[in-house]
Amino acid sequence: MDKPDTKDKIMRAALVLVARDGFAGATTARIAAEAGVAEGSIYRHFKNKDDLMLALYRHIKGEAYLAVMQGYDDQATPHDRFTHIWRHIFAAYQADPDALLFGLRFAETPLMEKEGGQGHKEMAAVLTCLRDDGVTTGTFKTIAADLLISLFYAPIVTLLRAEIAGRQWDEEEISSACDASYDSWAVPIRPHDP
Amino acid sequence: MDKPDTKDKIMRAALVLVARDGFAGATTARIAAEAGVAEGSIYRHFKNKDDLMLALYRHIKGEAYLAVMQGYDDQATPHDRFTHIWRHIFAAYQADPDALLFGLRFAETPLMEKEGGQGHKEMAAVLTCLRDDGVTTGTFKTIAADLLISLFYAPIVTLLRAEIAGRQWDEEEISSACDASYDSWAVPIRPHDP
DNA sequence: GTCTATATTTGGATAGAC
DNA sequence: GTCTATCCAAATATAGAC
Repeated sequence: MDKPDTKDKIMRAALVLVARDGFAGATTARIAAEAGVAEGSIYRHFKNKDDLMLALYRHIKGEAYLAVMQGYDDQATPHDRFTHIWRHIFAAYQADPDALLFGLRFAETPLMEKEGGQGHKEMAAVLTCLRDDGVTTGTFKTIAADLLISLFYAPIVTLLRAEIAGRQWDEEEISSACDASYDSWAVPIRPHDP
Repeated sequence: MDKPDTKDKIMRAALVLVARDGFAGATTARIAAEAGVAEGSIYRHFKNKDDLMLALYRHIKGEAYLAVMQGYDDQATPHDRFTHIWRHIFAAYQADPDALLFGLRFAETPLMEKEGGQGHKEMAAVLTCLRDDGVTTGTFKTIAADLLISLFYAPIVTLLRAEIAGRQWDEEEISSACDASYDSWAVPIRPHDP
């Protein structure tokens, strides 16, 4: 990342423009201008525009996955694993909000179907494994994994979108959001001896 | 809706195309073809394409709000109110999945900022009011309303997206999803007398 | 109000010099 | 590998007849 080559510059430019102005705003002309390269150069590194966007999406998902796996202990308790992943995803996208916005916008594009869920797979596998372990130990509800995953991401996306819009969150609010997400997964604790 | 006039036909065509192929796929030419009218007719009813999309978004949000308020009792318990709204939103978008997809895609568009949150306001107000009441009675956690709202919508969107993709949900799964969402709002019940 | 035809602009992509 | 120049297709929007 110290010496971004042309390919890196093009990808970052596309990322920034999509995050700022949506897919409609990310024309090849503007991408080239933002990257400081010629429009034709895009096609030396990518087959076409779709290819660029697809590569970018997969790159982002790969980066997020790496960030999340930093120091992850798959032998820890479900609660600790949940918190670890939640916090690390939050931190990763907080450090690069444009990547979050790109991912959200990309997902509403026809390209998403073409993508086939490749980028999503690694992260989904980790979360699904966590869910399964938690279900086995009676910690988590027996609910479809994709449903729980959406309850996992929802507050992360909302917190960071608000932050992008200028709002500030203190540590306690972030912690509460993580807990609320956890509570949606956890088997409710009921008074067992009335 | 029995005799859809040209304006209705144009709006429905735009809705269907955006839901099917995203915003990039909804060109004025294709909208006109889908609606069975001439391209020029679009501009007799809308100032321009953005105006059409904006009107469509607000229309959809208004319809959803009306559907949700059917039989809503704002004196019921927080739990019952929560369930009522959740079920009604779910049913409304289940009956018109294209409207759901349109809304999600529109939200990732620069038009969303231009919209100013007008369409969202009514529904957000109802949910925020519910949250506030629940906080007062000690039923709900003291967490920012927008965060809870995202935990509210997350499973609805995920369930229906999967359904659009061909998956079937039985009543118990839907009920569990609603409960999981509720648990993310509710103050956890702890054994108070060990 | 609706159509047909068209003006105008812009987008994605390529050719070929350096 | 990068740039300049350019082609072609498609998209928004308008003009004007009916």
